[in-house]
Amino acid sequence: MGAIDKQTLLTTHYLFRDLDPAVVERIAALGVTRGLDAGEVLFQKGDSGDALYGVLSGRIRISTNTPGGKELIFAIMDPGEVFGEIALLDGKARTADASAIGPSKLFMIHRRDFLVFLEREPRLAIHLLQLVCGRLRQTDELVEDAAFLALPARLAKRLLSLAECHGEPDPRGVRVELRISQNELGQLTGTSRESINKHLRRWRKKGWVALGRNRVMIRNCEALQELVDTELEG
Amino acid sequence: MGAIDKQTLLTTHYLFRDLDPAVVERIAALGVTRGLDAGEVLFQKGDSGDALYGVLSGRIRISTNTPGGKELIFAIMDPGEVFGEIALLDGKARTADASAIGPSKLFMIHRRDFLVFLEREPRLAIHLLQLVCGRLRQTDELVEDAAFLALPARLAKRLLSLAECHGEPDPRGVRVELRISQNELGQLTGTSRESINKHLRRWRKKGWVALGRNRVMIRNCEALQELVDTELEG
DNA sequence: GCAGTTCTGTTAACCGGTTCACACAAGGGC
DNA sequence: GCCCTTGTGTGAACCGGTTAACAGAACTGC
Repeated sequence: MGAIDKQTLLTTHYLFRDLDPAVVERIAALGVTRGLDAGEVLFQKGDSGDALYGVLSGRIRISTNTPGGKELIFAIMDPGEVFGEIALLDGKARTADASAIGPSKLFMIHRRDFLVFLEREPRLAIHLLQLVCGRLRQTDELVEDAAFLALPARLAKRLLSLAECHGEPDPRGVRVELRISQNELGQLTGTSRESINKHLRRWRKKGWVALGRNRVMIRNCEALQELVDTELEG
Repeated sequence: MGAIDKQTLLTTHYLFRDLDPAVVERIAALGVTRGLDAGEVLFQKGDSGDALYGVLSGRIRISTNTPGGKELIFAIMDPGEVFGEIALLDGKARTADASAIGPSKLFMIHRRDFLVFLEREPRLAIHLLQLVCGRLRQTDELVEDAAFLALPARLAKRLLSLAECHGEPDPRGVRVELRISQNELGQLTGTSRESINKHLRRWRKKGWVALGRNRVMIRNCEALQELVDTELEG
């Protein structure tokens, strides 16, 4: 679902699309395609960041975990998205783990190659700045949500944002089907699977969602959105 | 305490210090000094970001609040620190409020002036990238902490990091005195003042801290650090 | 110095999430 | 098809933070 090729990534993604075609061609030449099996680990927190990645197909989970066994999912990267820029840029350790959710293909460009372009292409630096700023905005919002929103609103918000990025619109129309387990939803919202289950069941009773194994079908986006909005005001 | 001047900021801060002296001089000429009274609001979440700021004296609180009246403090900026870069760079709305904690003086450079340098000084862009990456690392850590650490560990961690930045070493040596209210500690950790008070009292009983009005004296950094470490493992 | 405000200290009731413990359903591999 | 793994459904006990409600201390303004 949604697989793209190297050319599409380089001409579509914000980071590259305004660059001189000759430069894009050189980047395409330097970049390597890499395949990952389901569950395969791309890098781990603490590794030195020596490459930038773009997702061509599959899905990559960006996460961390405690020695105690808890896991937190920061983001799920879909085809067309670029990640790994922080450690690449400052040369320090990776801030999270990256692993393939299913079999995946990545476009990969090494640090030393990338930095050459960065020095010569002011536009690339500016775009990269915007990319990182966007990330920072997202992350700031996560911090806010964790502090201001109770679990139901946090979960509703997450479901809605997942629906935007990863949702497959139901053939019949308005509904959106998410392929995600309740356990993963717990890791995305920082709570236990049981709590997620409790709220989803409650919402199922109201007809807002339908549930299946590794499936959440959203049947009433407005209700979920309203839940988020009212919580922000109260 | 700790006030600096324009020249010191421009020659000391990572963002500017490697630039051509002639460029630094031009930036110094374009930059304006602005004073703020205690409590005065510099900008609010949603404002368009038209300037970059550096703290010359005083302290600036970066925060957000809900319509419901809760407030979350993202950071407290001390003399020598630069802030306001996100909205400046992407031209979108400010992500948080900024207000002076006490009477403060800022160095301020307008967006249009700054962007001129940004286009012509690749090194400035690279430095700015590193600055934003550093912010992103900090914020990622905040998200992790919120998900993995219970209140005691979160509070201990915050106290220790405040001690590094804002602490005034006690004349007698090892101890560090923080000028902060328990209410603000609550806003920094995303919890209520009462909970903060409960844990601080507990720690006072153990001799790890001493308390006063708008004061927390840390008397045993190691104990607090160990509390953080053991919680990460458990 | 007096009044008002801002902090800290402290308690009890409540609520929501966690943990632990299962039963059961649905795929996957062979 | 059958076993094994993985995921959902569900309840009870527990625990920690919140809310609400005060008392008193410490500063601020005038």
